[in-house]
Amino acid sequence: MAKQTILVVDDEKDLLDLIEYNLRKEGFNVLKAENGEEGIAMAKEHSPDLVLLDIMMPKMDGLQAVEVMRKDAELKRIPIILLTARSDEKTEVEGLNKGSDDYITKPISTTKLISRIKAVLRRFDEKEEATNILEVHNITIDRDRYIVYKDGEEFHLPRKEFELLFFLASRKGKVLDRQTLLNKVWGDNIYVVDRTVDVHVRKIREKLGDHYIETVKGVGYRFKE
Amino acid sequence: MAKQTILVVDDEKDLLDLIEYNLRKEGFNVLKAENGEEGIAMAKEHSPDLVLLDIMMPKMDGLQAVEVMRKDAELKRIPIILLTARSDEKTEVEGLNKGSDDYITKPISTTKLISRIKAVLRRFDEKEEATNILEVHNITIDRDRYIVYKDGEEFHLPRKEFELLFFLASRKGKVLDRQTLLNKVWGDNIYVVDRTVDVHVRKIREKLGDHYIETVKGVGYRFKE
DNA sequence: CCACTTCTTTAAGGTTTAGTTAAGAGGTAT
DNA sequence: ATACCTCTTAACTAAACCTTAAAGAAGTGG
Repeated sequence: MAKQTILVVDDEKDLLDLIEYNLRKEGFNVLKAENGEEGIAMAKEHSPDLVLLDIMMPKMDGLQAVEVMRKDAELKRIPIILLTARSDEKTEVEGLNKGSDDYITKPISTTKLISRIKAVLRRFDEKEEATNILEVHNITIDRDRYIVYKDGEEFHLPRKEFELLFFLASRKGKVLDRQTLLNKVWGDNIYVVDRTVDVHVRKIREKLGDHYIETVKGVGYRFKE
Repeated sequence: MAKQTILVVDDEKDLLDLIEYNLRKEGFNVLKAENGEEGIAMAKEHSPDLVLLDIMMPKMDGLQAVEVMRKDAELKRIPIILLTARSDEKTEVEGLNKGSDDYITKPISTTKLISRIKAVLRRFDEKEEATNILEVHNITIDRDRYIVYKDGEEFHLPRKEFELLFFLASRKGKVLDRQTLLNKVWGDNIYVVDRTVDVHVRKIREKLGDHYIETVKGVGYRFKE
């Protein structure tokens, strides 16, 4: 894996240097900023893999910065860890609510810092790579959630319908005969009458509308391109 | 990451040396002891990252050693893998009940040993490092204290229920099937019927209300987003 | 345009899956 | 030892889902 970049935002220069030193030793690239505004600007320019953000800073404090980042399309997916001097729960909770992914209380133990960073990155990676989402036409088929989104509305299809739709959509444009669909969606050695596919197609159409799955008479079905 | 230390406790010296050789080759530090008592003493002194413990030993056998370790404040967090000659289920189950994290049946395949060790360490690290407080909807799940807060009220869930809730909540939105839940919450090679998950879900719902965990029929469960 | 085939649609029955309750095995604390 | 907890399993109930059949609609080829 390529080196990951971490942006550290803190107004205490000594601490900044200390963190930088430790992160570099662990094989991260490090970017530094000394207040919220600068941090945001730098984040926009370099798209770091994670932002370490002090709460107490001049210009724009950490909590404000979190808010700004979470509302910015480019930045909202970047994980954030807050650094807080106060071990006061209210702040922590507020930070988590605003959208940070973790918080660490000062004074910072280096090992803890590193391990938290790695934990957040790992979790984030898992999320990214496991993602199983298909966007076609005006619908989104999310296989992690088993939900189909259309015009902001959620559709919860039963499993077979969902998987049939997902399979067709993942091969959009291609005509698939009933036997293939049965093998791929139902499983290889499962015996069901192929008319069953029709019924499921009907139910999908009933819920999402007729214009996604096309019938190719004598052959099978196709997800419209 | 710094080298991790593994304490191997077994009365067969040849096996001890063989395991030591293989673990060192994998980059672990290795400590050796030849019976339960010695093992405990050494664990106290060096705080290893994991203990590999033979069941059949003079002085103090493996199962007793597990018990002792699990009751000792310093030692109880250290993961344990049992080595057993008998492939007899009763012993395995007893070991897991007493608090070991995995067991391996002799004769030992080196690759298997290594991969089990790494699996246990990984699982353990994840637990240690991950964020311990989750804020979702109107509840706070605090894993440091094993308490769920809802509207200022405290709920003390039993361990499995808590871990299950925490795991689901930490991946909110994503549908997790029962097997995944069992692997992640119960452990990789612990065999319980998957209906057990349902009962735990029921208990969580009973305590916190129905609207956090959703059922996706035919697939699994999902923490509502 | 008729006959034939293939799809659509409905509804019913059967199957699968989850919910729920209860009970027993172990463990833990008093 | 007793009483309480927790976890797991089992068994029953309830509900959702899948499959089938069958009748009618829509295409297709002669």
